[in-house]
Amino acid sequence: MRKKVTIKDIAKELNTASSTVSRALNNLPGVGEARRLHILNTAKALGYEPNLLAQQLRKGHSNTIGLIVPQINRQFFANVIHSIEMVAKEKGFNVLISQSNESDVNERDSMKALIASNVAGIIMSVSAQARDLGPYLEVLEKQIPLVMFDRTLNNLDVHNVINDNELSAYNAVTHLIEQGYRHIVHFAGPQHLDIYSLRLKGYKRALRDHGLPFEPTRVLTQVNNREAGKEAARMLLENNIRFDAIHAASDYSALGAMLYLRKKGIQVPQQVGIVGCANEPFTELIGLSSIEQYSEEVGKAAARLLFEDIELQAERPVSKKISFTPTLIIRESSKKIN
Amino acid sequence: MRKKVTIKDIAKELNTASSTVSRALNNLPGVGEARRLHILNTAKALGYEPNLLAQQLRKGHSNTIGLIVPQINRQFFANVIHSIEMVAKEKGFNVLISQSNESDVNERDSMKALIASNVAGIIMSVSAQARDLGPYLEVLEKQIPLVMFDRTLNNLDVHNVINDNELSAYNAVTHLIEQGYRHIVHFAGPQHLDIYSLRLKGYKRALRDHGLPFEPTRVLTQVNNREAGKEAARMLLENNIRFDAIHAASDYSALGAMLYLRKKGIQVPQQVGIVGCANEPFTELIGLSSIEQYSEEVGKAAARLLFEDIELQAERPVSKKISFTPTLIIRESSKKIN
DNA sequence: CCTTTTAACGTAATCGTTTGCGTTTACACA
DNA sequence: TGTGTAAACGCAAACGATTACGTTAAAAGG
Repeated sequence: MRKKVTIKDIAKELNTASSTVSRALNNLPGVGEARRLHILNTAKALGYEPNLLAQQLRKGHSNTIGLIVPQINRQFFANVIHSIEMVAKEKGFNVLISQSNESDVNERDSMKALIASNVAGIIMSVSAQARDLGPYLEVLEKQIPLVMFDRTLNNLDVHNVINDNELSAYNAVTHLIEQGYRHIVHFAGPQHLDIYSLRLKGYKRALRDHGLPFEPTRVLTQVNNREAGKEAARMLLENNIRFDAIHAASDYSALGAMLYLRKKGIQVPQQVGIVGCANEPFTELIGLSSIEQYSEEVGKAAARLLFEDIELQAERPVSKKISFTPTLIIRESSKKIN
Repeated sequence: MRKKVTIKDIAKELNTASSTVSRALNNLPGVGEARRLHILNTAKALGYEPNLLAQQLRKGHSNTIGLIVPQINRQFFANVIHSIEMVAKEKGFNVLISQSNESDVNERDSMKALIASNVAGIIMSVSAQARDLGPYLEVLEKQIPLVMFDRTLNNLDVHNVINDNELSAYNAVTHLIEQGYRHIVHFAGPQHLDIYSLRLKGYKRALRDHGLPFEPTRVLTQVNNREAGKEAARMLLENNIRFDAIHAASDYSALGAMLYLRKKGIQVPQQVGIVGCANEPFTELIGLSSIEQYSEEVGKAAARLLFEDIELQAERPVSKKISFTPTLIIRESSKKIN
């Protein structure tokens, strides 16, 4: 390792003190203009680059923010990551990304690792398995700014940036009803996550508002991936449960069901209409109606909230909730009429 | 910020020196067994957690490795990221992920940021725009371990972990020929990237080995995304270039072409056979033949190479090349026979 | 010309660890 | 009892930067 140029090397070179060099480099008062220029020049000449670790040790935290998402390969998260990176870059911060893979253990490990790396703050979307509030409270206790987006916890008081899932579900189900579907099944996700409980709520409200009965047997829980969607569809058929539409809380479960139904010779959308959620890229390819969430805006908003807290570094302010309204994307899978 | 417990606090608590505490915590000799247990206990009792920044300042580098990929939302990269994370976790390292978004400027910035964060090493897959070797050489000069995977540079001497793109292209084209296609177009990517130049090479070799002529007009360059694939297909049709198959260096360009051809009423695979590359999840949904690359193995191998170098920290050893053989996944888009 | 102010600098402490080196202690052996 | 040796420990200097504080010298004011 070729020895790195330090502030002292510059000082020695110019027969001055390292404190003066530091002041010159940081544009702080207390250095003559002539000398400042001299220092800046030799710093450049020697190829000086500040040692961030040392700076951060002094400052008490790093120029890094942590980001934990359930899965990196979901389009929504990929977009959010990108927009958070943009904001962070503007602020001169790095982003440390971790995937929890929906496991609370992984999530906890990631949080520990981030804290240990002295991140300035954490943005996260909690894993499906998350139950114990302990780890999150720990972060708050350490006064580390924390922002949650999309997957938030309904009993934790932190900044939240979400999509209006109740409304988007309401709109999706209303759309199905308007298309003439009457027996609508809901594929739900883990109910302790706002994201899923609100979708169920929106589903119920839409039924009620349109004078349709709510049948508990039509709500299938823990159906939020492709395999589960397929299984759910199989179960519906085998048990002869009457249904003519599926409102899925996930594009993947919608996909699983759609392929299974088609394989069984059931026509989509003529016999069964389907709407998913998240507008994953593949939905366009297979004509699956879905819900576009404003990933870029969510990411930006989350990052801005975090940096507000980081820059404020006061006592934890009152938690803000920011909500975006998603739009329904109607494709063939739910077009019975026309 | 509630004051963090430091090694000194523990020392004060037990009326000992911080050096002793350090040795106890690190299981170094020079501490009596009784005292060691005592120290460990009070450390736990006080809730001590080491300040990584301080440790890293001392050690000269961090417990973080940098990872730069063109795009995070490609399945192949997502998988590689995951497997690298696994290996890193085992070693007690964090992974700092950046996306270059195919821009050499972004890539350069990311590398600078990683270096400034004192990462222990960098694993990367270079951006499509990459041309200037400067930034990479800089990393090598600073003696920072560097490993490239998948997208490698053909004139840079570093560790490489790749898929055998020449062979996979050869197999894909051979498959098309065996299916009876005779006028095969190749959608190529930027030729300064091994990954693409080798695919072209494999394409040529397959043609030659099967006695088919190589027509330069059948090679379209810079066709490695959906839009370009669509444009390329349009161009082929509008210029009446004779072709009955497409060997695309990217699933996305294959997708663009496939959808465009179908829209124009051309039947796939009856009139035109198509094979893509990378086996993105969507290929299964639309029946696109593709090439499965061993992402998990690539990631693991890259990470292992990097850690070898990090742990060795000797002079840069001779560069290793590790190559995996991808498998062809045959789907409807290329099945003319049977 | 002397006093006061202010800018320009240097000294040294600090952040939390690790580690070389010197000192103490305990214990074995003669 | 005296000597030797090794283990156990403390002191203090690092790592590279920031910063409170003290010093000096020049400029300003009378």
